[in-house]
Amino acid sequence: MTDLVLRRLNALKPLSPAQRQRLEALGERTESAAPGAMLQREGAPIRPTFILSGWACRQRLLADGRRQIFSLLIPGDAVGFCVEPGPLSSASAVALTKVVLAAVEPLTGGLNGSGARPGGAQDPSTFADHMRRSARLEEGLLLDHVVRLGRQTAYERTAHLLLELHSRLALIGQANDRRFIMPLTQEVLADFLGLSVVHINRTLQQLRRERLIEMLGSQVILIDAAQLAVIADYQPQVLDPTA
Amino acid sequence: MTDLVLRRLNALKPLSPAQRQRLEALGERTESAAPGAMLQREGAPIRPTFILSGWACRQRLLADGRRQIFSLLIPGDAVGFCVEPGPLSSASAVALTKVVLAAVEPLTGGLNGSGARPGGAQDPSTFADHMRRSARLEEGLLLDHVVRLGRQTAYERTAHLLLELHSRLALIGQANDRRFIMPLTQEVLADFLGLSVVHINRTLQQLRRERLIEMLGSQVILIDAAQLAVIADYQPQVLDPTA
DNA sequence: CGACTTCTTGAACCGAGTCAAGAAGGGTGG
DNA sequence: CCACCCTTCTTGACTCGGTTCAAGAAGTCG
Repeated sequence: MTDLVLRRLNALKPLSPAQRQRLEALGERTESAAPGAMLQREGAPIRPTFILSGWACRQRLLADGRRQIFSLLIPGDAVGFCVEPGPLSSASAVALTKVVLAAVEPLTGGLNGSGARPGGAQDPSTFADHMRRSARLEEGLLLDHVVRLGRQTAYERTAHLLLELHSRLALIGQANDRRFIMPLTQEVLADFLGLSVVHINRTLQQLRRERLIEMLGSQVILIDAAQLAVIADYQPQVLDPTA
Repeated sequence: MTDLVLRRLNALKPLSPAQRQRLEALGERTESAAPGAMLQREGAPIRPTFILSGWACRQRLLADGRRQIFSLLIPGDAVGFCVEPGPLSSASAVALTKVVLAAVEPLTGGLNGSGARPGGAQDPSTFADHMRRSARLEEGLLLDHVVRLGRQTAYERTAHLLLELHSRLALIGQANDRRFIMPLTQEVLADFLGLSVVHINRTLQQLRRERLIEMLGSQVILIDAAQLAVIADYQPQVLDPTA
């Protein structure tokens, strides 16, 4: 059950065997949440957890009920866990499917969860370093999101999102070459992409009609990823800019 | 010339007299940039600087030339300077007016610019701590921006931005009760708010027509800030959530 | 006084939202 | 296993917020 977290962290930066072994401790304290459950409330103190399975999101509601989703969270992603707690990591988080979470406390001792920074001349091979990379990745995704929302059309946004999800799922071994499972309703996609449900529906249809994607239930197949990347002006996140 | 930086940092967290004195060193190495000059290129190594005067922005361009601005930077803001370098702090930055920058190197020694973190039981009263607060503030503004772009109308977005700028400028003593200077063209506003220039123009007119704001040249007067806050669902950034 | 940038205005167009209703899924309990 | 209910998806018709195109007015600067 902890594989996905391992894969995710390992992809950001190789884990030492000792670290791998310690991460097994994540299996020790899990809890699950039903779809719609609030995993974290904005403003409340954060509780370090990883998603072992299921999808969630970070979001904010406007006074009149409009919702904007900031990030989609998939297995291996951290909720409310970060080296530098900030507004993003402490935004409201909600389960989108059934979610299984692992509490991180069992780790923070041995793995140096909130340990010292590599500012001076320390060994950067700590768990904290992995979490920093993870936070950087999420910040990069947030910038992409701003561009999508501000300057791309519905068609471009949707293509961009599908490519992003594909590459993130590939990182945790949950995407085959062209195929992946996206357990999201069109309402969630709408609230993420800043569109109406009806329009998301029509946009997905257009992508299907043009044989760029195929959808069977919650399975998505990217038929022509290269063309989608052109449409969306998609630049995969550069992992490890600082190596 | 360094007052604004002092005010800014002090607003986030009171500075000790020793820190204040050291910050005077910022005046030692300044440089200026003309409007349109690139202060930082995405991907290039970052150079720690503060804005002493003038406005700038962080932005990204799409392949076809569309531009999305992530953040507007005002005096006292850091460019390419952060405790945790991340995608935002290393995005492209461009001067919007004539800008005077202060290089930060003269400080980093004494003020502990890249110093240790308060993970353990260290004294958090370092310069690095101020920079962390600054980064948190900017991250919060970025989340507000996502909501604006994703779920608010042009009218709401514009009202929201004006309130945000007013409160940020107030922090550095550059806004009187209702008045402030906004040296931005409508094109910049458009690229920030994800709208066309023509529509920004009409939206500002509407706000003026409804006597919510007044504009004389680059001076903005918020006639009815309370009403603007209702329209924009504006929640001022909470400074120091962690105290 | 030009020459350029920025602002303003009108008219036509179109991407996306809204409203409404029906079809298709997906669980649940009898 | 089927009947039912509720959520999700789909479709059509209409509306509207926002864009585009184009041209003129107002600033701004050398």
